Amino acid sequence: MATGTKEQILDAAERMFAENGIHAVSLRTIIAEADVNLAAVHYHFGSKDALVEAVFERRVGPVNEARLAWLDRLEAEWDGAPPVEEVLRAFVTPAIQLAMDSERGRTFMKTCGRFYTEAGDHLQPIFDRLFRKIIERYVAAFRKACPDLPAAELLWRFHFTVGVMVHTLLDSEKLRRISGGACDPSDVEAVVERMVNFAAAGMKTSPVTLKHKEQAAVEPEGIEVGVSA
Amino acid sequence: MATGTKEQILDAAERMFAENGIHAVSLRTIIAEADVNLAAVHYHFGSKDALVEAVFERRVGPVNEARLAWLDRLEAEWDGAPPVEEVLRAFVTPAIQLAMDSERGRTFMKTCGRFYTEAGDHLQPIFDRLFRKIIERYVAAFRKACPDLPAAELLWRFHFTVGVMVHTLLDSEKLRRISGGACDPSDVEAVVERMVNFAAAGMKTSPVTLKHKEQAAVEPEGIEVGVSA
DNA sequence: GTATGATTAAAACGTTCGTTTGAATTATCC
DNA sequence: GGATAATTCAAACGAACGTTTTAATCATAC
Repeated sequence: MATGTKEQILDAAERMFAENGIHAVSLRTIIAEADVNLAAVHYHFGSKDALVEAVFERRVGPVNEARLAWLDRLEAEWDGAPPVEEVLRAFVTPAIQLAMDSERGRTFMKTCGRFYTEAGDHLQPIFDRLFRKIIERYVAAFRKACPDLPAAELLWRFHFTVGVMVHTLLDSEKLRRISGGACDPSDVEAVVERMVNFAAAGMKTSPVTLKHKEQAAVEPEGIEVGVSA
Repeated sequence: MATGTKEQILDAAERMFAENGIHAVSLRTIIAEADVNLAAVHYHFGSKDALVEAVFERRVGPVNEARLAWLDRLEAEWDGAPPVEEVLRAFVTPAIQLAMDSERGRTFMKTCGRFYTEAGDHLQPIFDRLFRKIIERYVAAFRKACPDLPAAELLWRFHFTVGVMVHTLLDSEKLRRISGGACDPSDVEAVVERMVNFAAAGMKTSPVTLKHKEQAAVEPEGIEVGVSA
């Protein structure tokens, strides 16, 4: 740690964002924690917003690259169509590993949650850029793993799965408290297996028949995974 | 609407919090939106923090009361042990209904997410007070519905279910965008049924046996997620 | 050793924040 | 209608914010 001013600022910002939220943390708090000068922030990053982006990208980039690489390996091994459990594992593990393995990662995941809810419009394009490919690839993989699922249903279930993961990343310490220690969020492998087990069951269950519309109105080809602009 | 100054402030604050986050919204923004005087906030609530609490409690209280009443009804009807699907429906529907039914509710759910991630320590006791009974009652109900599940496993799955719900409440508009309109988050009944279907499958699946070796078919080749110094 | 560019330091900039004040206004009751 | 309380108003408070500026320091080349 403390290799350079820039990293010190990133580390301190990550820590403070996680603890108190983005808008609640001032640059002065960060530079005090990082033990650097105030102007160094603007010298190295340009603005507070740019610093926020940098904190975000530093961790999310590698996680998503790991996800894609893992999916590559899977598709090579399973002849292009790995089963749901494997796809889920590939999707979930890199994030959980980052979240749980190190103290650093754990605090970052809280920060990640801050971004998700606190981030104004200016972070949305960055979010899209970082996740667009992930969504495309994984939706496609899930589609191959669950070929009988209507397209909309599959997207909903992917959505649910993301919810399971995000909530686990953000708030599992609360579960430890509630369970009186019986549930241990720091056991990465166990958490991953539980999540994969849970989500895979949800993915594979037969869809409910909805008396509503929306059902047949969906064409598998009409799904555009892409995002704004 | 606009019955009194107090409600005007609550409404405006709820709206602005949802759009921009709690810390990012100033009292002056709120009072401009509410078309009241700045001092009215402190006159009616005492401080900004107190206003935040008031915004939160106004909506969460009724939702949780509805949850408890619903569970009462269920247990009366099913002789004390309603099936998982019913318990899930009782847990999920009140929140989803509030979230999706009215424009007001939709914006509040975003605010609710802000609380969840933005709220500092001072909101934690309120959170606990409002949700303690809910957690107790519903965990007990799930335990009766899934008697063969180990206690920790059940808590994990409840945790996952909350994740499914929270994420659906908070971020389903993104799903609409990604799906190109194929997924419609405003169809309350359909969303509820999909969620119940998904979560029930996860709840009912047989637990994995965790053997800490030889588990994954594909072992990650030491993915580096950029944390370790 | 000194010149040059990169980095850090200290101080101040103007703005906006949450909060307070005291008077003006409005509602309520006798 | 006048007294009394409740509410609203405009104005200002000090503090903290992000940012900028200017000078000092450091590293590294010649």
